[in-house]
Amino acid sequence: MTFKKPLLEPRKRPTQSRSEATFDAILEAAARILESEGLNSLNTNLVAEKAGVSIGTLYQYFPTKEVILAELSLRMRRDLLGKISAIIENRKKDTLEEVFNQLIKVAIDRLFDRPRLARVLDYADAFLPLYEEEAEITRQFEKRLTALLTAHNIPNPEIAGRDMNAMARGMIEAAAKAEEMDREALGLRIRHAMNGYLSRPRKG
Amino acid sequence: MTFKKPLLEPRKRPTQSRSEATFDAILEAAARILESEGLNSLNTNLVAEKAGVSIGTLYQYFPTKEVILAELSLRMRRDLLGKISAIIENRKKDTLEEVFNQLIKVAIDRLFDRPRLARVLDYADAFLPLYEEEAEITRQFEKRLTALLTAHNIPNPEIAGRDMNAMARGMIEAAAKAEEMDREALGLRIRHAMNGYLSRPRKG
Amino acid sequence: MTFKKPLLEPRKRPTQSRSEATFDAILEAAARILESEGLNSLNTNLVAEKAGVSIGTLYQYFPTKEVILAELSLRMRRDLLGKISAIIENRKKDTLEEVFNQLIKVAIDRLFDRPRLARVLDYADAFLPLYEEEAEITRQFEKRLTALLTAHNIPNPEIAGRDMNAMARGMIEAAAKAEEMDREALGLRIRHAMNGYLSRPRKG
Amino acid sequence: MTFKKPLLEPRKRPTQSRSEATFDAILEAAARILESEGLNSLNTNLVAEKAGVSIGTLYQYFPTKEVILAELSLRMRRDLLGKISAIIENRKKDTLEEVFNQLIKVAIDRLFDRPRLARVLDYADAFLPLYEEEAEITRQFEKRLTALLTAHNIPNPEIAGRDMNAMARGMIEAAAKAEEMDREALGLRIRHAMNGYLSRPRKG
DNA sequence: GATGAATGAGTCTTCATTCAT
DNA sequence: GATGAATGAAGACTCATTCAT
Repeated sequence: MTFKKPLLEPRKRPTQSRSEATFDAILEAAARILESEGLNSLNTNLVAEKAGVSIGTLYQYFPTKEVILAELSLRMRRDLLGKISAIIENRKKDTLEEVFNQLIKVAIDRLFDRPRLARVLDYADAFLPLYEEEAEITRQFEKRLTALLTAHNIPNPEIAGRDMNAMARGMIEAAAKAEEMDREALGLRIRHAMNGYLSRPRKG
Repeated sequence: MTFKKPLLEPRKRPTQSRSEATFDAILEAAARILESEGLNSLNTNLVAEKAGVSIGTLYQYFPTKEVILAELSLRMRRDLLGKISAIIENRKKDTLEEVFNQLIKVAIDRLFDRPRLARVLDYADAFLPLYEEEAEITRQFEKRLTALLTAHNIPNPEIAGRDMNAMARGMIEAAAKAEEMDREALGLRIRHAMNGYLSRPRKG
Repeated sequence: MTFKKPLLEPRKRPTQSRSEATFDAILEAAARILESEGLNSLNTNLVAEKAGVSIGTLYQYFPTKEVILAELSLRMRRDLLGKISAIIENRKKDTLEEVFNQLIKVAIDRLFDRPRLARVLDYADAFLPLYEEEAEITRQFEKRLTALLTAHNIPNPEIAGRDMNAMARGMIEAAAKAEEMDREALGLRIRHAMNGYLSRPRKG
Repeated sequence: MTFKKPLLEPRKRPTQSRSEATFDAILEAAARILESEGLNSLNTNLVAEKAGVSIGTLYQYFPTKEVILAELSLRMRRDLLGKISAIIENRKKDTLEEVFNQLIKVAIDRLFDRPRLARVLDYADAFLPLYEEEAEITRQFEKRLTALLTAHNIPNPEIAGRDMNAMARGMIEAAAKAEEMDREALGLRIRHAMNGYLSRPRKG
């Protein structure tokens, strides 16, 4: 009769350990479904079932199906940004190559960990309204990357950042899809591509 | 998204021009919906409506919803492969750089044309069973790319092909998403990345 | 994912006789449920079942449950206003008493016809957003009643109209609830109450 | 709205003042929800929240949701009957008009106090099984009204009582809905209607 | 061939109620 | 006694697909 507003947040964040286990179980169940079946097969009944909770319980924590996706996506990004921030902060004295070395390692590990999940969430983000915190995290990431490149005198740092991010992500995803195992070798190839990219003759 | 009868083909391929117009109208309507709303919002009733035909007519041409997607995906790939094949065939004498130059141009044009559509179909392909002809086209493409690289003495040509394809695709998509307009500049950046990649010190 | 706007109208009004029968069957089924079970028991599955159609069919015609209620309510009001308008128009030369005589007759007939239905819809109107056409019909009714009273020099015609309407309605409902059968006698009592009301000493 | 166990009573009547406060808080929260949102939006979780108690506590006092409604309804009726009984008892020597004067005043005050609440409870009573005590109170009220009218030689006293009750109630509700403020004027109009009603030529 | 009314399995979501802590 | 996490039956609504006209 009345319209609920789209809540951008879980209905309640768990405070006790029982709740927390339930909350996490729901997210993990959703993640597994996304990995094996994709977005289209994600339905709340299935999530609840795989999480071993009742459908009612699921809705105590998540007001809509989308919030589950948003929370999952948020966690992944938060996790990545945390690691990347740490690398950039701790390695300010290092050469750009060394910093990239680290960043690529982290990115490979993250995407190899659950490549299909990353892919689905990435797709979902494109068609779902981005939740504010998530958008913020994305902006932060871009800002830091730009700052890093600027500090190393890379021209057009925004575009360069975007390009290298896209490049790395594309190669990692393709490798993961092809079930390539050797992360070292992959990292090496990415670094070469990046070096080539960075050493390009400056436009004017 | 799961199949009842895995009919790999439209019920009938249009032979007369009136039919053909209907057939195409349905595909185009589906494409537009995918671009603006994404996979989740693609439904046959809406497609029929936007195509200006009745739902009954739609089902005369396409036995299931998935076949619409498959046909759309197939057309895109067939289109791209056709162009790429032509380039590779016609430029056998050219330097690798010149061939790549052309390939990148084609890829940029294709993806800039309907970037969201390309993205959605790509995602759909990952979770839908690939139709035989489509899988075949993909294999063909990979084979030709490998052959090209082999002919130019690139080591690990399969992997290199995959990497460069992924790299280019990632950069183009990111640029399209950011609504970058200058295709020339984008092509240049991709070429530099590729050159860097190819000039990497050989492993051993 | 996206929010549907509250449609104030049936999704489609029937044009062919098959549709019309379905449309009416749904409304009639809803009316019967409201009469026997009340608003709380009105659910779309039950309505569809009693109407002998599938749930899908119901939703082809009515986008939400509320629209069924609104349409029912609208029909009742439209029906009553039509009759009342005719009386007021055709009896302009008559005494007020004679006009009231007629109006009371119509009101009794309407409310005795389906008293519980009238009651439920009245209640629903109080808590549901009034649909524009319905609000308009109500305003029309009040306007005409006021005009009638004004033409007969009744002071405070708006208030008098409201009072007499409420009075009549209250008495008719109570009589219907008590299963009183003699409509003549009831009409007589209402007329006396109204005469008493109208013959009151004017304030000042 | 259907009953599992037709417990006609709250689980426990509060004896200590702390309990009583909780009991009352629950009822008051329910009343406020009924006023602002109507029957459909009354749900136990919301009641508990607005009452500032846990859902568990609510169920310690009220075994089902219906009992909350029943208790609320009962209180209102008990309250009114008490006042009306007192008037009838204390004014046995007065003229009928004077007694009515008082009764109307009380009725107006009651209904103007919380008109929407009165309306909702009235509606609920029509579709909920009447709890025995409440039915008894209603019978008592009718009996006393009939006795009063009989004592004053009004013919058909049951029907007359019903009519006048309905009339008054209808007018008061309509006035409350229209947010009429002047209770004196309203009372006067009701009295005139009643006088007209009572002074009607006797049938035969 | 085309139409569009009809179907019903499938999903999302709510809310009365229970019960372990 | 109080709490609030958990339950699951029930109800709103969608959409792929069929089939009578």
